[in-house]
Amino acid sequence: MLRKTVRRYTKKAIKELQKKGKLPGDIKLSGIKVETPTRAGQGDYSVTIAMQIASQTGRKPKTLAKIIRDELLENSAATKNFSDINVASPGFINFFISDKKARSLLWKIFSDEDFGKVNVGKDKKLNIEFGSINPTGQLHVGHARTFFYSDILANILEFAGYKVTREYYVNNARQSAQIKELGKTVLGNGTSYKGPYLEKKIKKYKKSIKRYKNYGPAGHFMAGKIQKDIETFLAKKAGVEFDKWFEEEELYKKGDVSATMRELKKKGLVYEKDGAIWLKTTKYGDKQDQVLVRSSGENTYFMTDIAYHRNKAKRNFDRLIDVWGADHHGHLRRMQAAMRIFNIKNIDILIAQFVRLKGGAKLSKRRGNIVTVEDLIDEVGLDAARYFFLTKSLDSQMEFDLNLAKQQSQKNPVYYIQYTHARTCSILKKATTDRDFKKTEITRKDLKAIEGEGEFKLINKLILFPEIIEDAARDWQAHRLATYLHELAQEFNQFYRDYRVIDKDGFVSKPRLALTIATGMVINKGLELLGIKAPKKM
RNA sequence: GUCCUCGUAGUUCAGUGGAUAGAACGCUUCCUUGCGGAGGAAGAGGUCGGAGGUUCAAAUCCUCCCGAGGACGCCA
Repeated sequence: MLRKTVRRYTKKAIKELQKKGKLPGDIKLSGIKVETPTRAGQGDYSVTIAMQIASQTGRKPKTLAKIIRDELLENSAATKNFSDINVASPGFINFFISDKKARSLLWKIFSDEDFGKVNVGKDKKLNIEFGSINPTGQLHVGHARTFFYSDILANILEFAGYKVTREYYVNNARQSAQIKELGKTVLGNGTSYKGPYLEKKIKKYKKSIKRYKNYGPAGHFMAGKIQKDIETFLAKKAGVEFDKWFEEEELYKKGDVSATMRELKKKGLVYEKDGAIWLKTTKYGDKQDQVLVRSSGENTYFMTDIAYHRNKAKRNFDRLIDVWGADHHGHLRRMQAAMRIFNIKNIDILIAQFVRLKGGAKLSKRRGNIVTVEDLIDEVGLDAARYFFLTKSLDSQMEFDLNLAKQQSQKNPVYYIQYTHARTCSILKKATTDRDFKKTEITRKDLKAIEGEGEFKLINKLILFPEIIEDAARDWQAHRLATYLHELAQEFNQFYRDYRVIDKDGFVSKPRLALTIATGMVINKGLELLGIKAPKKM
């Protein structure tokens, strides 16, 4: 909660020193970095600026740190909030939050239902498109990663002040290759996407299928049924909801595809070769030019995807995020080229790296015996499944071991966090029912009784929550929240061991109950963002 | 071959250029006349793939090498 404050104080101190001539006026401050040390004795916040500017001034970092520290001590607001401002080798300036300030921060947390909410998004409109799986079969475990991670990232971005639209691009155009391929199988002339699931579907819609003669319409029909299954599954079982389902078909119906082609031609970036129509993506950083229209007359996926992204860009979002599966990796460069052509700059494409089964076999949707997301949820439960994917960074390949996941579901860290939440609730319940205590009886003054080291340690952990949200939202690293919640739970359990909230005689310690409630609130909010239940009883 | 991503404890993974590299699981001990023991304490376990370089400071940035996976199609 005080990171910005520390930055402000430091900046002010440096400016003062420059005014006084104690520091040269022309030093370059490339942002004052404020860190949160992990080790005891290194303070609650730490500033490294002295080491960064040392070479510019020709003085020792430690000497500079001392000069800055002395100036900081001149600031009465700083000395009020921080009981100590230290210099440590080789030039760290460490800030220690005063007990008084810590108590008042706890009061803020305790009385703020929305604690943790920040505004890095500044109400900007953000579109995050993810999933967008071809409606040709069930979702497999690899997809789960994209869905869960993106969904949670979207939650965090929303909490961090963005106006978020979650969008799903439905690849259902009749003229697209995969839909025709699906149609071929549906009409009994192919084997693509075939497996127990599709076979069952074909059986179920036997009568309707008879109406179709061509692959396109037949595929489109089946894709619609499969898409329905996907949507139902996501909403009902996976806890993933979208604000907008954007259909590829629309791009044709509304003329986006033809308009895009016209624009590209106007720019002189289109040419014909071997009967196909090509786009000069090499002029915009691609390794080779790409086909827009095949010699057969069919549009490529790339063609419609450009039209789709132009459509998104025109819908007045300040920021676009795409989350793609690793199988679309090769598509990245050409897409970036296309975005450059249309001067679309506010887009970022995240790639969710492959999920591999233990033993090395890649999960394949072309095979019948896939491990579906549904299998996973049935096996380990939704909470553990979501958490499983959230503890890993998106851009590192991960190994998926169903047996391990199953075995660990009973000792998964997610239960530890939930257990801790339940524990806070149980303590509160005991105080309110057995002792007839009311939460509203706790006043700001009561917090003065907080004295213990372990109590302050817990407060220090709690106050990091908004900063975690801020960092996760800024870098699109949702998994940091999972790590934080686990640490917070650990801190609380240590506090719980050392300090009694309700003592043997039934006396309720108001400040400790406030700490307990505040912890429960933060964990509850954190789990809500992760889309994981925060049970009061387990 | 070219281009991406990755290489951290036995295993699965964290680690915004900062201080003595962390967690979970597994392993070895220990703690309960306790507000939830689904807990807590202690310990073993690391040349952060290797070699150079940049920097006051490198697991983190750059180059090369080794290794793993992926993408390089008029598939998506």
